[in-house]
Amino acid sequence: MLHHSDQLDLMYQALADASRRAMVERLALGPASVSELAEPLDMSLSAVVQHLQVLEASGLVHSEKVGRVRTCRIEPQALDIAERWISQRRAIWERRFDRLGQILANQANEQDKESKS
Amino acid sequence: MLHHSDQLDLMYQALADASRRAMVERLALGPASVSELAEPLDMSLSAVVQHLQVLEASGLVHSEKVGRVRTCRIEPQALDIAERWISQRRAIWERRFDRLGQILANQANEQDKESKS
DNA sequence: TGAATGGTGAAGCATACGCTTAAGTATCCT
DNA sequence: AGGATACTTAAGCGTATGCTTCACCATTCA
Repeated sequence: MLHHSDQLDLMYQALADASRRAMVERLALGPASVSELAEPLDMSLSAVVQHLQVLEASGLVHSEKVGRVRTCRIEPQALDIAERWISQRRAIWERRFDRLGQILANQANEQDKESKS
Repeated sequence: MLHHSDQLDLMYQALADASRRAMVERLALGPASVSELAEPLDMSLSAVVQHLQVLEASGLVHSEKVGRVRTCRIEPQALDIAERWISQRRAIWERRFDRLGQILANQANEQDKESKS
């Protein structure tokens, strides 16, 4: 079984490469074969297959071979997991920031009262 | 100057490590010193500093030294950039999915008409 | 002043990554 | 059958990553 943290490792690692992101961008437009994915990339087909393996291991992409062509498609729920971690951190940070704002506002209020007394 | 794509490389690379994510999670709660960041992590202080450098290079974290303690804090706008790439891919994928739904609905409609003629 | 604290910098090392080339397999087409 | 297409697999290679240890500073405090 895969730990949630390992899952994130694989996913962010997969996204940390411009070629792989290009492949995901292409697949966001619709399914594609391996050679179609390779076409815009300046590297051997072998290298593309290796990138594809990284994407598949991360769960971001799934592929299936029929006849001699392998068709790849994105797994959009996997993107959710990657996105969720980020948005949760941001939410925590913003909540903290709001609290901080309140504290500062209260302090200003207190000082205001004091100056009037 | 830093290309947008390199920026994403650095950011996702930075997030692709559980220790570094732990550091970001800690910093989401508020600023911390290097040793505070190191405390829950099972590695040398030196290693933590190296992780910190990766986080700083990515723009996710900023730090500043006063006296002999370095205080670190997250840079929440940097998280936005990472999040945006993902949500944009998802948006494109979903738009495509909607179109596909329409096409299938239209086809079903056509077939329906034919079967009645 | 001298010890403790908090961090810095460099070197070294094992493993992982991103790529290449080269040789092979399975499928499709004529 | 024979050739073209679409991968697949394995080996190799240079560089990057994630640590460690050890030798340093600076600051702070007794």
